[in-house]
Amino acid sequence: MPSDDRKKSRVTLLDVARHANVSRATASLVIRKSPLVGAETRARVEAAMRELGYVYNMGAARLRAERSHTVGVIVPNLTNPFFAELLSGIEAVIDSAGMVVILANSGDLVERQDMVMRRMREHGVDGVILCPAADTAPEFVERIGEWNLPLVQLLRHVSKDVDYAGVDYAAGMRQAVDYLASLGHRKIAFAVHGPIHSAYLERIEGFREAMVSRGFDPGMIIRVPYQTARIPGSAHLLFDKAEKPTAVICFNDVVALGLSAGLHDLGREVGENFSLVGFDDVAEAEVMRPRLTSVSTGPVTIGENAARLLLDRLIDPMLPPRRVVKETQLHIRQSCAPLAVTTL
Amino acid sequence: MPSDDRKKSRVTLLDVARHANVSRATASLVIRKSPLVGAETRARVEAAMRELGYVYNMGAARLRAERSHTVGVIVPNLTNPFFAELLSGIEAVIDSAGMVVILANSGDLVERQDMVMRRMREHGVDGVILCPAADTAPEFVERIGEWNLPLVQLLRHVSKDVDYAGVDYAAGMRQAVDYLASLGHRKIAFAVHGPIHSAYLERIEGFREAMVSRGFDPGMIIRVPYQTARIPGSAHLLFDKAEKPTAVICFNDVVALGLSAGLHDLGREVGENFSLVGFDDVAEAEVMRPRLTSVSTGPVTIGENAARLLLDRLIDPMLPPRRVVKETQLHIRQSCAPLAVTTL
DNA sequence: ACGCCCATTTAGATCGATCTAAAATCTTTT
DNA sequence: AAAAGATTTTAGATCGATCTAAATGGGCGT
Repeated sequence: MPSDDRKKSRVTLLDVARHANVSRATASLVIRKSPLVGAETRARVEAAMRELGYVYNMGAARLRAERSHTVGVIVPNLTNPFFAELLSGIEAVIDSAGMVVILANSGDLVERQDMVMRRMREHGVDGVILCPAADTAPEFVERIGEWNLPLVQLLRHVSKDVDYAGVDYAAGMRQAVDYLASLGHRKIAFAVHGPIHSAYLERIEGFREAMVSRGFDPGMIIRVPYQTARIPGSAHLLFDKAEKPTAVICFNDVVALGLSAGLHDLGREVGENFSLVGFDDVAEAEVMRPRLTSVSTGPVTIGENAARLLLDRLIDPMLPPRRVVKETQLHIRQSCAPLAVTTL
Repeated sequence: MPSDDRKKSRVTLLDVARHANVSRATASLVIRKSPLVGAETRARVEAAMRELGYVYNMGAARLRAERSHTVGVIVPNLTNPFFAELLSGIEAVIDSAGMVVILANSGDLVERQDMVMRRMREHGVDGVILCPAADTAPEFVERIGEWNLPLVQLLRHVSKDVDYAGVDYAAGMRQAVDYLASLGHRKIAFAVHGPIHSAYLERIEGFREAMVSRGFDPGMIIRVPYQTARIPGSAHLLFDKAEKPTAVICFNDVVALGLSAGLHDLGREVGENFSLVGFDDVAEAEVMRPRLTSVSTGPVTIGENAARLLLDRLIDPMLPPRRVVKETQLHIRQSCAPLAVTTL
């Protein structure tokens, strides 16, 4: 009984059809839930499929029908929990549309992104959700459109003419600045890191605008290391210049966690004599001490938005380009204090 | 110029062949890098492919060749950073073998797992890497083998007869207990959470064994909530019983972060008058204060192991079942203190 | 009984690659 | 120069579905 029917190839639609005394074409109609087949016939075919243990061969279907029920998702970094949540949202929506996601990691490198993109085409994905690697040329994204391959840009955009799902970073920065200003802070630093892309620039620009619109100095921007473990050790950068900040806004929560630890090491009491606000509002924000005040971006929702954008475009490829940018929300916890207390 | 050649279908191998003045068969051989074709011919065909912008149609190839260059990866939870890292390792190895990963989320639900598994079969994956949902029956996993679908179990195992890539959880628990014992602790609690599966049981069993082998009471096991945000509030559970622990080992770092915060809230000084060791050694361990002492499991490596196991089996399906369990390593930082100090 | 219309069902071509087995070409040997 | 052998190339069948266009069968009006 071990390798009994090892030779016998898989059950095909033709087998099902024969077993149910119908033609291949009718069996095909049953699978696709066509209203054309009679109720009795349908039942017979369905029974046959069950009895024979038939498994639909998507590959064969795709060849003829030009739909693979597959979408490609390309992210620059799987390790970052933020992308994991994003992916979770994408997967959920794609899955509920009866499709599957093919995952790839560009490592934020344009050459790898080229490779990966080609691979996706070879696999005949119906569409792609792409978080473009830093330094991606607009032509790259536009060329994909010329291939008639539906695409949505995720989090970062390089072309105005292609769908985009992201976050209103500028507004998020404004919320952070406004909040700190309401606590009396005027000397606010911005701690950034990582590769430079649209989301990076939007945040910087949002910070600048919010600061100058209040007459604050927007020049206190420091760059911390990309490697998580080295962030705490770079907290001193905040105080290296002549002008010392009383608060810092962080590029994301990874930076926030790191600086929070680093400030602690420098003897600063975050939430008492120094204020810190994060960005992304990851789950850890709630379990650190002091609890992290953070601008929430909601990665799962963003992923869902992106997936829905793509699904819509699959239905109607002629839709004009759309952008859905999610509003951020400031989640106030305990990492900020009024300036009065600070100077006390 | 917009919808100019919209009708014209994709460039096919036949087009390439014609353009290079060879037959379809020869062109096919060139693609597959067969040594049969002459150098001059090969160059001509390759030039033709480049000129026409040919894209390989994996779907068509698969239909004939019974290989999809695709592997399915099913995880119970994408949101958990641990799985994200795991996935990163898998993706890297699979990608470098020229294959792609199809991703799915079972939500730790066996019914969804059934669905997802069927979907994978329909898409004709060459093999599957599965982290079985809690309560998965051994038959489920064994049936997959009967379908001649190569499978490797990830992190959790439900059948001895199927490849497995995971971690030596029991040894990890021993390392944690040994370390705490060396600091003089005898009353050690174990804080667990989440669904129950082999990895869960192995950890519990490892803890028990390590404790009884030293003559310590292995009964101080507490269950904290699964939801991250509610873990800090459950720290009091550690002290609800008559016997109070002086140290706690955590099921994973999510629990560790949460309890660390909760203990702080209760006025305990972790790393001074209470000791805590985590499990997994995630990146955050380095940026929390006190720095978290944690048993490192190395998710990226585990993912790589799993992928390699699958790749090997793809080459030789008749290989006997193998298990590669990674050794853990205790990463000592600052969250534990000698008992002497505690009682001082 | 006949033609007509509706609802079902079907044969056969098709998608774009791979595979087999044989043919064509080029070398070498005798 | 022919035979044998090695190297390249190729025609045509094939994988398992979908699609088109046509066939089948029943019910109904006249």
